[in-house]
Amino acid sequence: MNTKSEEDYLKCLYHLQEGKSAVSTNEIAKYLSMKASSVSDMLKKLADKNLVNYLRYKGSTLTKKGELIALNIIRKHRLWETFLVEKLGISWSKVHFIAEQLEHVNSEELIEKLDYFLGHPDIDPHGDPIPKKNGTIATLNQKLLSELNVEEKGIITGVKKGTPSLLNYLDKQNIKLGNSIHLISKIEFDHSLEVKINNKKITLSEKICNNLLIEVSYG
Amino acid sequence: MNTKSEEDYLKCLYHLQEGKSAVSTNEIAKYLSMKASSVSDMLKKLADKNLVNYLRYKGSTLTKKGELIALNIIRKHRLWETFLVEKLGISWSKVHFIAEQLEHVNSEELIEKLDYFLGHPDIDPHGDPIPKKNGTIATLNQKLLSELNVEEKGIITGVKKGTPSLLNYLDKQNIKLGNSIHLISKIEFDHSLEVKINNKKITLSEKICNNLLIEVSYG
DNA sequence: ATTAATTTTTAGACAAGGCTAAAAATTTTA
DNA sequence: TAAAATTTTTAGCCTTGTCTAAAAATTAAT
Repeated sequence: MNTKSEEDYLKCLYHLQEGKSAVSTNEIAKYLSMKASSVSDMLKKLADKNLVNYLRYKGSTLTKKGELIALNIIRKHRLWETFLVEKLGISWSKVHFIAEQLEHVNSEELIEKLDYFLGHPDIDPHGDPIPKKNGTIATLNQKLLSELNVEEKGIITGVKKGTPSLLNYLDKQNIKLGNSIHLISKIEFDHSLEVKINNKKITLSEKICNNLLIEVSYG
Repeated sequence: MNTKSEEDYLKCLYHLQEGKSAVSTNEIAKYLSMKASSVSDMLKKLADKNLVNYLRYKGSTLTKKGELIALNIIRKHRLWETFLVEKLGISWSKVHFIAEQLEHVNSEELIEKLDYFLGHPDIDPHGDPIPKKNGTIATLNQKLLSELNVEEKGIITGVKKGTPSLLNYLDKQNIKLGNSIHLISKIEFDHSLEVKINNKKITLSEKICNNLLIEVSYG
């Protein structure tokens, strides 16, 4: 088994390496709120364990083995978030912090039974796909709201980052995943957007639009 | 907040101090599979935090503050065990190990919502009372089966220690908490007991009888 | 293409929480 | 009640995972 700390690094690497060919030590340090020197040490350790490809001064990536572990932690995190929202009724703005702790609990039976109890969910409360036991993970077809063209329509299917203040704002506006959205016009001055959500007109700031993920409806 | 390690000591002290006026360093060491020297160190630390009354060479007890923390951890442990058995269908012989991890997850809202979700249970799957949020805990009126007199009747309400092999044996014999029991006779030679459980006759070894808790039916 | 700035690594320190070995206190035994 | 045995504590060491400061490598700028 790996320590909580090692698991945090692997998960971090998974999130940061998406798209990129390598992740810099500094990026990891920033993401985990640690010093680059600490990160450097840990990367060496993870490389020794064959979980990370680490080239001095050149950045790191997960090995296949490391990626599978990372995906398993993400699976646990997202299943727990689903449980906390769906079964316990905890706000989607608060579950991340709790799931950060629960994801390190080590019991395969627990996770498989939890998955069954939840009905094998594909998507967590923030719209992120839940990796399967074997490490496969769905890729969703979604765009940032800010990248939509005027008159395009779609469904709100996720948030880019589940910052509590964003989620609380969406709650207050009664905006939920699954709601339909229709881009009416772009305001040039401040890059805010006029949209219709569930047929109700509303203006969303640039920052909001940069964090809402939309599945565009074609045809 | 306290560390996982500190929490383990407090919980251990709670379990060991029952009845006694003080708990020796060695007892704690044995219970936690550690060396007495390590325990000595930690007791000093917990005494500094005002969680433990510690007198050099004279043993330790929990302070009121320490006891409340211990009870809270036990509350979490037993609520989680209830969840694992009742909702996820995990065997009562396996939940202790998992709950040992879950009990250290820190979120008051999580525990209160879990308690609500479970219907505010009073008793965990092994028959132990679940402390309330304020630290109160029920005292149950139960005796060891081995202490019953011939012809006494009652209900099986708990196990003294949830050792997996005991629990698996009970499963195999289809003996469950809540079953009625009637002591038919005592076998002098090996101290085993002939009993009727749910009106079916069965012989239970001395060791089993020393671990089954019975609520005796009077009148 | 050097120099300057930045990033990364190395070296050494520290706290937590274990351990072993030795010293001190207590308890048991004769 | 004095010696022996046991328990407990102290002292010092180790590992994990963090940090700071300094050195080394890379990248950017003039």
